[in-house]
Amino acid sequence: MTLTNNTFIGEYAYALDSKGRVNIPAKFRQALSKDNKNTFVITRGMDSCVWVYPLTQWQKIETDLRNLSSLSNIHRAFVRNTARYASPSTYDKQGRITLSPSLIEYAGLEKDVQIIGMINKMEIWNPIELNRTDKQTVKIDPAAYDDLAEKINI
Amino acid sequence: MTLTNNTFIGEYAYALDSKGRVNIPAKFRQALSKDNKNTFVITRGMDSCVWVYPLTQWQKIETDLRNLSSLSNIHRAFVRNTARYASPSTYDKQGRITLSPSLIEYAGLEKDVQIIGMINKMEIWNPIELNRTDKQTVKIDPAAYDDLAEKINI
DNA sequence: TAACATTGTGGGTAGTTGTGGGTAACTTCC
DNA sequence: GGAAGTTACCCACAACTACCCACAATGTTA
Repeated sequence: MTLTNNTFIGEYAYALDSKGRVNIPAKFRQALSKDNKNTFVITRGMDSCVWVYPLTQWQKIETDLRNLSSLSNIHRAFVRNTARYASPSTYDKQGRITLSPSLIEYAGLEKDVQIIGMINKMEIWNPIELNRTDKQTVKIDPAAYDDLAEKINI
Repeated sequence: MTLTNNTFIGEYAYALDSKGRVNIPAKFRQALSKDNKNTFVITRGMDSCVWVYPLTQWQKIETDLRNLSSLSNIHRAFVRNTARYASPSTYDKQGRITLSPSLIEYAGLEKDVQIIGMINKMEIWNPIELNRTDKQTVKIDPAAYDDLAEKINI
């Protein structure tokens, strides 16, 4: 069963093997449109996790970045930080991508990892770290959170 | 007799089998429009129950989520919490969907389950839990009911 | 009331999916 | 130019899932 193109939902538990490979959930691979050429762009997430974009989605981001002027300090820093850690990765015949040691270290990944569908991308987490972030996040601003839920009419 | 498209009312008692499958009431299936492709998206409810959306209904939510930027802490958390527990499920030839062990645990489902039409989605409950929630809710705030009365001309 | 159709429940099986490891090609460094 | 290390591709297996068939219970029609 195929859902909306290039849209990812759900949560999956996988293992990082000794070569730094993780499986991309079969449902996510099926959701990919052809023009992604079995390729993702992986980079540092804003929380301590890895972000995995389908190629075409990443290209949209590149377009947006292109439009930011380097005259602005903030823009310059943002473009730099976004671009520098990103790298493309094509999945193998078994549906796995390889994560660089530097990314694995950044996200604090160990053997067990949790993969989360984030609509236009996916996140790879160390389950322990995810749990910790969860608890903190809820506290941040419950009112703003409820506000969102109401707007989106879940 | 066909009801309004994609609208669910009524209450049904079913059994969860050993493989985690539940029947979707025949009337609910008949109410589904074709573009749902016999597929639902199931996720955690706000009470301890499972929410079941018709595919097209869920896609509206996806569109809203897609417009939230991951640069905002709150938005990111909201997308994550909404998307991560959701998963698509196409019903089989007998009209059943499969619930994941994690969802079954979340809603505390056992053998007997209660399925309730909630207009734009349905809820799956453990009857005992449903009963308990019922009793608590009524007590909460009679004034809130008066408030609603103005919005809805029942 | 009998025959039939529909609906809900149970279980078997073939195909898919996740994981581990092997080998060949390529890169890098001496 | 050769050796060591790294990367990418391939094969194999075990676990799981989705699909299929069968049957019982209920409802419907003649």
